[in-house]
Amino acid sequence: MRLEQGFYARDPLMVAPDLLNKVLVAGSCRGRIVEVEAYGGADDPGSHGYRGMTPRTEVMFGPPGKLYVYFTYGMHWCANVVCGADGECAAVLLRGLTPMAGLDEMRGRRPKARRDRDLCSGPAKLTAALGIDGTANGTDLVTAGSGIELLDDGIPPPPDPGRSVRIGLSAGADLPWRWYVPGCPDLSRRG
DNA sequence: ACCGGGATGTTCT
DNA sequence: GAACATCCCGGTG
Repeated sequence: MRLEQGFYARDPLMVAPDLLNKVLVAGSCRGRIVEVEAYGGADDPGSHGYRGMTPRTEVMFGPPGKLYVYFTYGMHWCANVVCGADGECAAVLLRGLTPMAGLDEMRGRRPKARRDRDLCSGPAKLTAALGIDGTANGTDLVTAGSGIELLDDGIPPPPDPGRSVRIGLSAGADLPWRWYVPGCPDLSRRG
């Protein structure tokens, strides 16, 4: 079943570990979430919203349950789930998926991926594999028919998830706000 | 396995 | 003008 508004309307540090083992659906592709990172607002120097709202981060400050997609390094898209209260800056970055369905389509969009574990094992890999780009920014995940959904298929989050500092940051690099499924082959890094 | 560098362009100072 | 929530390739050990 689709996740409801209440799931997202919480602190990102609570939402992030709860997203592990949930299912991301985009078109005919599906993947199980195995790695995430939490991002906050004025309290988090690693967040895009640290210095207040800008045109880019507007969605991050809006109502929970939407997708925040941003462009980085001149060529990559990354996708976040907006959470917290409306008006608050909070989101969870999706960093790794285990491919479940639509693998041929994913391979077509990521021709350089040698193995299936290379398809979605990184924040920009998974958006490429699932065909998510800037046009998906602001997509409502709670309402049906948007093309992108988050489902609970009955598999709970791991009882003892892996936890570490976030990856690729300079500011806010010390905060342990990354969670992952231990030992999963579809992580952006071994863990 | 690990490390270093290039690609590529938007965003904000 | 610098930084960037990354990825890929080619070097070396």
